[in-house]
Amino acid sequence: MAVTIKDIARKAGVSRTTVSRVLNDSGYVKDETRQKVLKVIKELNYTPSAIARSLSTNKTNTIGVIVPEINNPFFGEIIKGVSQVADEHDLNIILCNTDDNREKELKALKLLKEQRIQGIIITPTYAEDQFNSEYLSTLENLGIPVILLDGHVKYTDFSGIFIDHVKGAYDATKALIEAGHKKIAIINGRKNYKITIDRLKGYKKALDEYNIAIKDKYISYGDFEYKSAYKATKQILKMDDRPTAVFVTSNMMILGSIRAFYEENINIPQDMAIIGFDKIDAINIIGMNISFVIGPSIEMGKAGMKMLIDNLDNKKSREEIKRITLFPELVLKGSEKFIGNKCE
Amino acid sequence: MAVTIKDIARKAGVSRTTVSRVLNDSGYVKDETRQKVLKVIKELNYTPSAIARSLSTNKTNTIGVIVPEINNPFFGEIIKGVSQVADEHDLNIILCNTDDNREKELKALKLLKEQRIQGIIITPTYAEDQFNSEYLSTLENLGIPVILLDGHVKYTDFSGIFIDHVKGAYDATKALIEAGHKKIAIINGRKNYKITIDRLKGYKKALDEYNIAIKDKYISYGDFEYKSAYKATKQILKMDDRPTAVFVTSNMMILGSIRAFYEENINIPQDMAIIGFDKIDAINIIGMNISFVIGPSIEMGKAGMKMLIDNLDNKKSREEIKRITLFPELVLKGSEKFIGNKCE
DNA sequence: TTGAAAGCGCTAACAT
DNA sequence: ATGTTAGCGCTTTCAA
Repeated sequence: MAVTIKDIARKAGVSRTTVSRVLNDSGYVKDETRQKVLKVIKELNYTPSAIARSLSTNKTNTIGVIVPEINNPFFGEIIKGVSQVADEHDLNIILCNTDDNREKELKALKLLKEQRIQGIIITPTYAEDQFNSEYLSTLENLGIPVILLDGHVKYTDFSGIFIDHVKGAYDATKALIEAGHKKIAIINGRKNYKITIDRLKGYKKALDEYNIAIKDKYISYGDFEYKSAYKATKQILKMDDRPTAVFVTSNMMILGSIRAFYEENINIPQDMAIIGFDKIDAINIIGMNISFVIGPSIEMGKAGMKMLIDNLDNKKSREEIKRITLFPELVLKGSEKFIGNKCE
Repeated sequence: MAVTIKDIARKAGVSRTTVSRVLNDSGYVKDETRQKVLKVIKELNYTPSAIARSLSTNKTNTIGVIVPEINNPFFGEIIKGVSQVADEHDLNIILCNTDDNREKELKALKLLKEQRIQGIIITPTYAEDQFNSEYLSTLENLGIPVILLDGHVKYTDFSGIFIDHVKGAYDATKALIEAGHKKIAIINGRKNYKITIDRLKGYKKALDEYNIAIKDKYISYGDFEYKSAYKATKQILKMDDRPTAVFVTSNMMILGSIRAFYEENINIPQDMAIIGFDKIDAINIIGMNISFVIGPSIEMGKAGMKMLIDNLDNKKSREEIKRITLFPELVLKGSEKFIGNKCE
């Protein structure tokens, strides 16, 4: 392949500098010359090399995006948001999927650094509840802006977009209470994760506000996968003092709960009310009308990319750490309702 | 930032060539020297510039991936497959999401070309049923291997991984017939798309084989979105000679059908059997037990990436067009069953 | 308004 | 086993 700026220059009878000028609309160049050059560019089907340009300008216009699970629509939507904003600014995205694996995350970081990306957006893996030190130092040594998306990282100081999980859980629990429930169970995520802790906090806060006693037996934990919630739900259904409502804190887990209900012929909300955290479109499309607290995934992607671009522009203020908190949206479809008089 | 090979060379008291040699494990270098160099690299936290290397070697080790809808898990899984194989070969992925928009696709192609990617994997947009000429020529002029994934492109000659939609539809229809159905409706995709035509072909083939008359009124079309299937399903339910089974040809559309059933209190499979094309995990997780013909998305991604790597390696045979056809898998869960004696 | 020349960070003959 | 040199394709002073 390889038609270069040199070929254009020769054929147009000008210098490489001039060609570069018309390419970048910089400096003066007679209109006549410009036309001549443009014509040759067309003829030779020339596309400038971003590689050479990057080397020369020390700018790649490329950012790295690291996600743990590209096939989960939640991350798909984050990327969608990121790429929308990136598009508007002609930024390239190098994507790394880590399968929730710390090794791969480290490797991705190394690859991205070699590529001299200008910034990085990362949704930290759920595999551990806090960054380990190697990972942390790698991230810091990158020497470029890092934006965390929904990172449950409390010990570090990166900029990022965060979701208020306390508020989300509070809203959900409150909705249940206001629908008339007093016996409300929560099926939460992995025990020592920040999001898990936050959500429990929100749950408790709502109960407290309404002077409803918090019962430990109504609090259970899963691992974000549907099977764990399935089991937890089965347990809940066996309880003597059975709850009338369940708050399930992840999109995969709510599927497990619904399955358990299904198997036990429990109707929603006639026999049991439910609210989930992070939606699953499919189940509402088929008409199940499940209520959700929805983490704003596309918005988070957009906001993250915008923040990164800001950081890129004002290099001086790079030390300054910015954090934006987004609030989940409560979407009530009816599954939260209290029908009353259930089980004893 | 910017610690370069020069800095390493100076500090280690060797030439840049030597540093380059230890970096790439090429040529001879005394172990003692190697250690010295490696030590300095560590000390200075040096990461080589892929940009400079690319310019020098004329190889970027980067490929482009273009998808129409990153937030659809089907494409998410394709990317997952692609990136697994890419990882193994230390290839970077520049991702472009086009929102099913031809303009964006063209722009993405331009950006990728500037980045001097070495190959491209593309799942052509569904927005039109065939490539337009500008797009086609852009693709051909890229001068690099292009791999089509599930492209319903009949007029062109790119390599690619294809799914046998005829076979998939045939299998689904046959399963319905063998379960005992004779009145089988199909809710198909957009009318003049290749996948739509292929799937209709498979549907008819199965009916023919079992000497079941093909009724036009049992054949309807949608637009791949759930609403269109919802409407089509409602129509079907109103028919005098109502079918006992429906084959719905896209993952979004089957959700619309299920909703329609739900609203009309139609139970699956007691009142109506159903098989879908391309799965939706969620609805089976909750326990609905819907049967699907599943397009192998992750596999397709892997196969596509492997094919691309092959093309990259044997440049000579680049003209040679390779096509691999993958077969959808029929997964029967019970929704295809014939319960008999339904409606008149 | 244009061009010459140096340089971005690396690799790859070719010498030694 | 190591170093010298040129060059990859572009931008960017500086001069003309």
